[in-house]
Amino acid sequence: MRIGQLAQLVGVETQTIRFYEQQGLLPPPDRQDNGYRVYTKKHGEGLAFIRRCRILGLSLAEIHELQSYQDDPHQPCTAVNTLLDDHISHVRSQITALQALEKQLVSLRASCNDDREVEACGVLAGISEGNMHQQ
Amino acid sequence: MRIGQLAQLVGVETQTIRFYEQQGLLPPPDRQDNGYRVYTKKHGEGLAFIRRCRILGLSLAEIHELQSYQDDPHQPCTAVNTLLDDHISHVRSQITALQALEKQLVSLRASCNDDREVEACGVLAGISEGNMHQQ
DNA sequence: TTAAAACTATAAAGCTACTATAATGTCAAT
DNA sequence: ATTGACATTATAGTAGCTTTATAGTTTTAA
Ligand SMILES: [Zn+2]
Ligand SMILES: [Zn+2]
Ligand SMILES: [Zn+2]
Ligand SMILES: [Zn+2]
Repeated sequence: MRIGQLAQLVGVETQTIRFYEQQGLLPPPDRQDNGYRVYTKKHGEGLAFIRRCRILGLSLAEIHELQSYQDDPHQPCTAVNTLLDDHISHVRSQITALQALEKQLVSLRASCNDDREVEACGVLAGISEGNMHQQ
Repeated sequence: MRIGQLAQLVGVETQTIRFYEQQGLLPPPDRQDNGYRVYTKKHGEGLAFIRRCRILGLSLAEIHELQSYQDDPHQPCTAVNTLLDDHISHVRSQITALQALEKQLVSLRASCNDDREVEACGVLAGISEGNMHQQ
């Protein structure tokens, strides 16, 4: 199959496929005489794997790491599990940070009602005065 | 004061200050004969304002917008409050998305105990099989 | 006095994960 | 013969800086 078909199959843009190839996440496919890329079912599976990893928020580097484990299937899977654990704790700390941020923003917002002049805006004053908690 | 002192005062790198100037967030300061930038207290306040906005997660574009409001202090502050409301809802949807992601990752992680071979890793299998919920 | 250390300047590239654009080439159908 | 859909490469743009390179200036110490 050609690049357009693969793209449609997996739900990606063709440029994204070339990008993954360039980044070393997808093996370079064979080429037709005219230079067109020819993909196999394997490529489809590899691409789908990448996409599902991306949906899970894994970085391309992490995906690359996972692929290296897949290439060596008789090692213990500890590293895989650890990678996921690390990623989970990363996501959790993001959540925590965002929740703290939300709290700060909400209290800032509460310091102003509408129908003031910018000069007297509680929000702008709150930012300018800088009585913000660190982190 | 020169750029290094300002940087230390606010807790930023000098390059960041030049970057903000280039982006139009800090007014270009006067220069000494040797070309060195000379900053005033006003610049310090402006820079501190930018930094506090950044800590609140506001984008440079949003900061630019806030600055434009500050330059016109007798308008109603509705736009400021609305900007913050939008930002809060943006943060909230990020939190929601990350929480859903965390759930997915945790259940994926639960599908593997340690001490398996990569071949039999529940995590890799879970990603490959692709029984993932959309979004 | 002079040499090194510290500071400043500009310009350009790197980071992430694509997305978009441009200029060109190939192929099937009208 | 020409349109249209598809392919190719190369390059630039996105956000918010950080890093690097190269060069000039000021301060400090020997
Ligand atoms: Zn991660
Ligand atoms: Zn207000
Ligand atoms: Zn925002
Ligand atoms: Zn496992």
